[in-house]
Amino acid sequence: MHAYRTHTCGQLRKSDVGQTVRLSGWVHRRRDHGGLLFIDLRDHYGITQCVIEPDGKAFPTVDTARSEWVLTLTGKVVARTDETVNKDLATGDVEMRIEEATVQSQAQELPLPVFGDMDYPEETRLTYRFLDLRRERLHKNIMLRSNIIRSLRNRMYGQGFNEFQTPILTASSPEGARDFLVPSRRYPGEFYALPQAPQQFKQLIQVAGFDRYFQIAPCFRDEDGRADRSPGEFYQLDVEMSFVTQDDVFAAIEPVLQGVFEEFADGRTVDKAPYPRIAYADAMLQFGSDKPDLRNPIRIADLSAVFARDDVEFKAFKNKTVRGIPAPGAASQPRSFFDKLNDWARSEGAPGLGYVVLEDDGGVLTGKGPIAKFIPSAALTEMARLANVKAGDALFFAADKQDRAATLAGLARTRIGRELDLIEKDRFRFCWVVDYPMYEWNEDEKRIDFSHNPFSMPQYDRKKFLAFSSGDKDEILGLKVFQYDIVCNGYEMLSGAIRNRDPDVMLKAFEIAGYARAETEERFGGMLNAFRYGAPPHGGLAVGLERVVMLLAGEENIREVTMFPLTQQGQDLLMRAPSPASAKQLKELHLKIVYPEKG
RNA sequence: GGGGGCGUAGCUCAGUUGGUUAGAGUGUCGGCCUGUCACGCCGAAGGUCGCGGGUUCGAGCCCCGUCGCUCCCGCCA
Repeated sequence: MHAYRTHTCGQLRKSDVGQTVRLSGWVHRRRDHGGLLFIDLRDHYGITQCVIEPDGKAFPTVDTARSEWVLTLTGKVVARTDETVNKDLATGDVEMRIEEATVQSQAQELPLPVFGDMDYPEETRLTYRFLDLRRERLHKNIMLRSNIIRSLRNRMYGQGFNEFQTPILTASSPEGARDFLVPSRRYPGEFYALPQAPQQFKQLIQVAGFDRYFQIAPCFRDEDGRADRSPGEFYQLDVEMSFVTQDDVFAAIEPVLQGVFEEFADGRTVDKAPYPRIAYADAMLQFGSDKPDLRNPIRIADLSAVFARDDVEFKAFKNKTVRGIPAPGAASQPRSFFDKLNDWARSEGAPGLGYVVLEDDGGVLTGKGPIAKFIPSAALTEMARLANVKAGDALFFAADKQDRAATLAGLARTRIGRELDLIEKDRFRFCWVVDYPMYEWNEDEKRIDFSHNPFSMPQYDRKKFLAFSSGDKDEILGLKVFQYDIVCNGYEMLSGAIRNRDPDVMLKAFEIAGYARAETEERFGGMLNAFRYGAPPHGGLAVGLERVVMLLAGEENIREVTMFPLTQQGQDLLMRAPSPASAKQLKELHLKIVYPEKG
C-alpha cells in the first residue's frame, strides 16, 4: 500500500465500500462524541468523514489530533446508513473506519481558522496566506485562475498564436509608470529595469518575423494599488500580430474572450461578440467614463444648450457644461434620496448635484424641486427629450468645466444606478472603446502630452502630420489613434493598438509631445532602429489577467484571485518583502543608502 | 503625497454620557456524551484595549501624535 494514500479525500464512493484504503490530509473538523470520534479529512480534492471508536487501536493517536494537523489514516470504506448520509459532501455516501493513524504534522493554535467562510482582516490573511489558501473560497479562486490561464493558452494556440518569453531584466522605459530597478553588479551605477509590459519586445518579435505572438506575461510597475489593481506586479495575456488592421485584431481576440467567459460563466449570461464599439468621445459623454458599464441602463445627455437658453434663468449653470443624468422612476423616492446624492456629490468635490423631479400635470410635463422654478416648461420639455426622461423620472445635473462635468456625471450615473437597483445582475456586457485621442492638453505645464500609448498609430494623413507645427494645436489635439479597449461591466479588460512603425512619424509624434529627436533616438533607439530594417504593419493588445479572473470569480478585489499578493502598501507580509540588503550585498552592488529625513 | 474607515482575548466582535473586577461567540485546555457532519452539555485558562503623550479624581471611550491594514484621490505610457 502506498505510504500516504490510495485515494484522495474527494474520491471515495459507494462502489468503494468494503475496500481498505489510505487517505492523507488535513483535519478539517473534529467531532468528539465520547464513544465516537469523527474526523473530517480534507485535501485538495475534497473531504472524507473518518470515524473511530474509543476501543480502536488507533484511537489514542487520532484523539490527540486537532484542526489542521496532517494525518495519514488507513481503514475500511463503509456505507453510511440512510439517516447519516451527507448530501452536501461528494463522499457523503460513505465513511472510513479508521484502523491505523499516523500524525504527519501538527498545527499550533490557528491564527486563522480554515473551516467556515467568515471574513478576516487582510493583515491576518496575508501574513498566514498559506492558511487562507487552504480555505474554500481562495482555493477555488486560484484553481479558477489556473483553469482560465489554461483555457486562454489553448484558445490562443488554437488561433495560430505562439507563446514566446521576453526578458525580465531589461532596460528602463522613460514613459509611463515608475520602474522597478535592479542594480548591476558588473556595471557600477547602472541598472536593469523590470518590464512594465513586454511592449517593445513584442513589437520587435513582429519585426523579427514571428507572426502572432502571445504570452502570459508578468508586468512590473512601481505604482500604488487599488481594489482592482495590484501594486507592483500583475499578469497580462500579451498579444501581437503582423499585417493586421484594427478589425483583424478585434476578430482574433473576441472569440478568445467570448469563449473563456462562456466556459466559466457558470450560469451567468455572456454577451455575444462582436461587441458594440463606442467612440471615446461618446463614452465620455454618455457614460462619463472611458470604462462604460453597459449593465447600467442610464445614459447621460448633454444639456448645456438648454441651460444656455435665454428663458432658463439658472445662472449657476450658464457658461458651463451641463450633463443630465436620468434617474428612471425616481419621482417616488423620498427627499432623503436626493439629499443623499447631493451630499455625496459634495464629498466628491462638486458644488452639488442639482435635480428636477418630473411630474405629469394634466398632460403637461412639470418640474419639482429646488431649481425647477428656473426652468420654464418649454425648456423642461426639451431637456426631457434630450435626456429621454418622462413624468415619474428625475433628472440630475452635473455642471462644471467639460471634463469635470463628464466625470461627475459618470460617477453619479453609477451611484444612481446602484441606488435604484438598475444594474443588471449575472450578466457580462462587453464593449469596445475606440478612437482615443492621441494627445491631450496638460493645463498645469501648458504643453501637449500623449494621452495614452505613445506607440499607437495616428489616424492621420502622413504628410500633414509630419508638417504639423506648434500653431496647429487644435488640430493636433483632435487627432485620434488606432487604440482600443474592451470594457466589461465597467472594468477595463484589455487595451491595445495598431502600432506606429514609421520612424519619421514616431520621431514627429514624440517631438509634438516635447521630446527632441535626439532624446527619442536615445530612449527608443532599439525599437526605432528595428523599424528602419523592414517593419511589418502590426498591432496587438494586452488582457488584464487578474481582472478576467476577478470578474469570473465574482470577486471585487484583485487579491482574492492572486495567490501571494502584496498589501496595498506594496509589502509581502508572509515573506517580509521588501527588506534591507546586507552590507555585503550593497558593497557588491556599489550602493549606499541615503535614508529620507523624517520631518 | 492627500482624504475616509478600522485597530479590544489565538480569531470574529460588543463595550451606553468618561465611573466598580473590560464581556460574548469561536478556538484552546479539562470533564461528560455511540451517529455527528457549525455535534451537544459542564468547567477553566486566556487582555499592555495598536503604540506614545495629554486632559481628568478617574480614559477602551475625550484630545494630540504615531504605526499598521484597508477604501478612495493623485499615480497606473
